[in-house]
Amino acid sequence: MSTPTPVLADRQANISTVRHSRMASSYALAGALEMMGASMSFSRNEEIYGEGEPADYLYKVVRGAVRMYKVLSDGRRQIGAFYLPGDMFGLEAGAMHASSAEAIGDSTILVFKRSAVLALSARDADVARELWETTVRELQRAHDHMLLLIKSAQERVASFLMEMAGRGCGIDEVALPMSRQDIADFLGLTIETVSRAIGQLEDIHAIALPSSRRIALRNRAMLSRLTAS
Amino acid sequence: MSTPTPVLADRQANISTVRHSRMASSYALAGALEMMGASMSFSRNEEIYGEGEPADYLYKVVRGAVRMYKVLSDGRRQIGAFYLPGDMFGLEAGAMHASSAEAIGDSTILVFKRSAVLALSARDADVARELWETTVRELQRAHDHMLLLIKSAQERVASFLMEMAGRGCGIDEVALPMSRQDIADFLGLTIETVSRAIGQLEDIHAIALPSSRRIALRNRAMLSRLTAS
DNA sequence: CGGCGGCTTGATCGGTCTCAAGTACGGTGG
DNA sequence: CCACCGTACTTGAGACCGATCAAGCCGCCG
Repeated sequence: MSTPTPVLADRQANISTVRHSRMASSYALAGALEMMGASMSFSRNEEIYGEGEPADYLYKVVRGAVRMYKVLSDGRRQIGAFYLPGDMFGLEAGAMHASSAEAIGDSTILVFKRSAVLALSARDADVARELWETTVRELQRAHDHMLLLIKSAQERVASFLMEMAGRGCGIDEVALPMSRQDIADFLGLTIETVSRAIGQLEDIHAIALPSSRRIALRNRAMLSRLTAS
Repeated sequence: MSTPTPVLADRQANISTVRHSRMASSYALAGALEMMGASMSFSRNEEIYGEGEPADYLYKVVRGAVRMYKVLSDGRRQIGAFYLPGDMFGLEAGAMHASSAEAIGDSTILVFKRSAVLALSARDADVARELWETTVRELQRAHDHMLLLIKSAQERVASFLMEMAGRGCGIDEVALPMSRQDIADFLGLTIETVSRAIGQLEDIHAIALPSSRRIALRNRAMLSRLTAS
């Protein structure tokens, strides 16, 4: 980070620590790479990168959550993915970002110089392999997401809840970090339709809502049937 | 291909030639890899691989066209991508294919053993880099496709035509290898809606239809405006 | 010429969006 | 601790777009 780019220059103050974690890890990226990462803080709704900006960095969520999205000229927004702690993001084909990313709530993000990661992966085949596998998994998720977008509203919401439940630990209550609007833009629906679908799932006792951001899975089998996967 | 797997065993007869192309190429994959590829023929609608089968091979289209798709339990089909000559496909995260691929028309496909490609990319950083870049480009396309799926019917069809036009050479007439049903499943619409949208584009003289599979772009600016990108 | 598959066109239905109020919640200041 | 406010979420009524169901048309090949 010797010559900060405009992207990061005004955020240098955010950098709190440079990690030198030495924990034994089976992952080359987690081991060799995390030492190179600068830990940065982003507050709620703060932009991490924007469409058209140079894609000079890769990112990894430590704490919080991130939405990656694209917008149409008239403002319609499609959230392509949510990233939770442990997820990497910012992988782009060209020199420029084709999408934008924002912190959903206050978040801590590890930031890696793209050139450094690529240089490392040119030397270390294990790193290269892991970078590729991360990318392929991301591709898989994108294809799954496409399949979601042809489902009915209820099926989309049920699928979303099952996915979020799967990403959390094994317990039956999901804490959603994102708003209904984020969920709607992720699922290709309106906020009202999402709200109604959640209400219907509550009516049939597939889920319960201790609060609007916390969802208890009451009947996973029923929910799973509704995903139509 | 010394110990053919079930996947390929019944298709050995398809293998016509093993390529030893020595053309100078700036691409490591195209150079070092194509020598390892077996050229196979697939006829119209023939399955190349199916969901759940072992993902032991990578593929590259030489001639023809391929559809990659996933199906829901009730039969709804989402085509995730069309692959044209020059495109690689079959990249998967796990050991199994999470999607299926079929030849749209009679096609010639180069087939590479996945283990061989990975072994090569572990030794050759250029190959590894190109494999990664191919994957990232594919990811980009998947994200673009998601954005398409939130558009209106006309916008989707216009976008599709512009994309197909961009992939062909620079001329103004697109030859579609795929059926209306394939287009519909790619765009998340019904065949009737696709047909009507094409009809409307014809009505406003944005395109012309010399035949149902050939589409002449009459007014690219108008078409481009309708994509809402 | 007949038949079949792929495509188009028409009429109606239904799910989701839109517009418009309500309601619950979290935070802030008194 | 409570009153207030703003934001996020829910709920309702009606419009609209695309799906569905059903014919008809076209081109191709036997």
